[in-house]
Amino acid sequence: MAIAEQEIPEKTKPKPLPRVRLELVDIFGRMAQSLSFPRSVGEIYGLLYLAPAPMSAPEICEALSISKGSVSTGTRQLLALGFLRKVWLQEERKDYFEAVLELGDMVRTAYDQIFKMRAQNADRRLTDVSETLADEKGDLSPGEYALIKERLARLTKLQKRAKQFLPLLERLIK
Amino acid sequence: MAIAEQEIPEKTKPKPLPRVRLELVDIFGRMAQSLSFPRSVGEIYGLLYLAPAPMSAPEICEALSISKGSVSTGTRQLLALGFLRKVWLQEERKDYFEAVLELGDMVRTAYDQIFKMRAQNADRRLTDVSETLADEKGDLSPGEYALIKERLARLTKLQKRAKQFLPLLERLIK
DNA sequence: CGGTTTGTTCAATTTAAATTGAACAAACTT
DNA sequence: AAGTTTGTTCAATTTAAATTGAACAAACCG
Repeated sequence: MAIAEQEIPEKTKPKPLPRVRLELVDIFGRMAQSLSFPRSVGEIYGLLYLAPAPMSAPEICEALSISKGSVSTGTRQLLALGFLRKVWLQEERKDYFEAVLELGDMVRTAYDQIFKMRAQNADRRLTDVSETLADEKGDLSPGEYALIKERLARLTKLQKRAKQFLPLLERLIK
Repeated sequence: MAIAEQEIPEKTKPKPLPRVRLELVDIFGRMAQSLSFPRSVGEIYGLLYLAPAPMSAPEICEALSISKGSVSTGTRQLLALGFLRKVWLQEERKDYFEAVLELGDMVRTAYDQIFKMRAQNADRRLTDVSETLADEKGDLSPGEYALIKERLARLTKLQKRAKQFLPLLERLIK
């Protein structure tokens, strides 16, 4: 039986990606995972990194076969980290995205957002513990108290060293 | 109704941990998670960091209320990373563990094990992609080929910079 | 206006990882 | 030898996170 020719609507253009691009998508996907980001986030960046032109959300959706939702949240994260730029193309209504290629800058951004916050947190938590120790002084044997005090002091010292170290690292990165 | 006094076997000694120690367990647990290690691994280290004496696996089990299995695999990982030491206590049959307090050294170890391996992998993968590009040269428009080539070159350059940077970082840490 | 496209949000689902607990082996005790 | 205790391994379960897809809002079009 003969099958009627489907009439193909104009938008059936999405040509498949070249292998190079697929490979880079995969690489960035894995890299993202190993840095504990969602794989999809890495894939989006990998896709855009080798894109000849900015891409719209629906195009990204299609190219990576992931859902609208994932593209929406993924691009939001990447924008926040400075890995992507929004581009308004001609009179189009859609948002277009392009990769920020200056990875050095991005590392710095990520550094600011992640490490500094962590350092702060660690700071706060450590002083909390020291307070708890003070509260409990009465309940502990003198020996145990001394031991714990010494070890917490060690941690505090280490943390201070780390703090001094961070700006240095920062300068190196820039 | 009167309840018969349970006769308590001799081993009912496990006194509860002081709050300080519980807090540090929690802190290290969270820290481990944020570095994408299992929380239990961090908890074990946190427990031992403030322990007045080396602890056996069953004691760790009990103190953290986690399973034998988790303790076994957790201590294995920590030993491998150099965060714990095994201690043979007197004539005891059990293994005892104590925390390695020199965190600086451990950072170095972790650095060696994790970052260097990653650098290598990234290296290999990137050259693979470049090969793919060479294979595909014929299938791509000259414009797209040039664009992709340029961007891959960028990545390679970045990677080289990162590589030069690592030994420097290493020296700083030591 | 009703219809289409784009993009966000969130509850439901899927997927991946950690944790448990049971089965086992090894080292000792009585 | 039979019975404990310790520690490992691995299949089953639990838990946490990512992903989907459906419901919705906003911007445009005829």
